[in-house]
Amino acid sequence: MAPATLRETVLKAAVDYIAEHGPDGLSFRQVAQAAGVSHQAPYHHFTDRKGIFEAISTEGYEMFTAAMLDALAGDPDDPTTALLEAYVGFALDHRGHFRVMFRPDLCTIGDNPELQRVADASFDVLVDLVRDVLGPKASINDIRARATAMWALAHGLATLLIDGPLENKIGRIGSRRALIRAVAEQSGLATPKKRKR
Amino acid sequence: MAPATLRETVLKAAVDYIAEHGPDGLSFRQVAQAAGVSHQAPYHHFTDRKGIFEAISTEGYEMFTAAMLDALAGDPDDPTTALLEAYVGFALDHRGHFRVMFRPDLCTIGDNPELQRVADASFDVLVDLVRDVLGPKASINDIRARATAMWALAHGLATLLIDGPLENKIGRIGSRRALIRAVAEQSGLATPKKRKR
DNA sequence: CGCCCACGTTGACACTGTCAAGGGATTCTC
DNA sequence: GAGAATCCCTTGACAGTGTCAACGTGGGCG
Repeated sequence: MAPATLRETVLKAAVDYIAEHGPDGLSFRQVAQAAGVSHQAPYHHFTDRKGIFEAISTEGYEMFTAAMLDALAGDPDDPTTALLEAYVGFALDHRGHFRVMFRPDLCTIGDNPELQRVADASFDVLVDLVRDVLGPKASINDIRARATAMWALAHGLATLLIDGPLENKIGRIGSRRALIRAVAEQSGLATPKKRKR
Repeated sequence: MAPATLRETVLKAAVDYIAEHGPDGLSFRQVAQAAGVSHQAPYHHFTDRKGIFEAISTEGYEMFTAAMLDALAGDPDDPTTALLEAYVGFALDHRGHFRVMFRPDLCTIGDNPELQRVADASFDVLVDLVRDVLGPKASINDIRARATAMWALAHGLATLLIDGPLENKIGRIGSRRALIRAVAEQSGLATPKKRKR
């Protein structure tokens, strides 16, 4: 149950902290102390402060891709909405990871090939779905635009829910699923399977 | 041309820094030194490190509201797309402000009544437009859902363009306007005035 | 055995935000 | 006009931070 290695201990402690307080106040030394270890011990597992964030980010993208593929695997009625749900759901359930994944000041994706790879894999899930939904005769520009629209919608909803003042404005959110479905419908991006329009 | 008061000098230096490097590495002391002033001088104008961010955020929301109202003032063909453009355009043109405005770990909107007021004003522009577009007989839930969808789309696009890997994935973005228009069209949110469908 | 190496330690450095006290102008008050 | 108050800024100190460097220590391997 408890993480075995120091690396895992540190990683978990960092993710938990970030989920609660955000990534900025995260202190290398505090984490080390909490793990009952000297302030330099983590440096043997992460070259840098950045190194921790890169590790969190990599782990995050892997979980992220898995979550989206899972959502599509069940062959849902409306795969677009399902993906949206998975995207937002992941962000809410794994804030510690999600907050880091999209913060280039904390970890530059391009600097780490492994990280680049898993990040690309996440994005490919989205593009593949769009390609599938639009069909083989869709132009590359349409695919780009729609993928961007979907990504923006999902990402915006996720970040507004995590960090933003959405709840204060829209009112307490009863059901996450209901909100996402309503938004997907309003946005015109939903693609129900059953009734072919 | 150059800011007159120390307060303005510090504020501008901070915004410029944030636009380039993000808010986290921002150093109170460095800013003070750059302004040719002792490390404690800024404390007379901002109670805290947080105080700077609150000031930037307040200034940002004021400019933000003005930008969106400006975009709607010309009675554009498609007010929804115009607002989207204004939103994303503001984020890109004023990264220094935008980055701070949606980071509750840097400045908690609720803690500062003035900040709360200007932030609410920004959001009201959006809701008013949605109410206008949907007409008087729209249900409160539809208005909420559509406002959330628009906000999420705009916010997602903005943050992905600023911080995210969008350009790396979608390819170099030729025209901001073209991208936004294409995205607005792909989502069903565009509301052209002329041709009533 | 001798050696190396992964893992962890202590110590030091420059830098950060923040508290405390002081020092000149300018302005207000009597 | 003299004294006081106020504003704006300075210097000094403190704990806490990330990071460089050097120093154990124990186990696997030639």
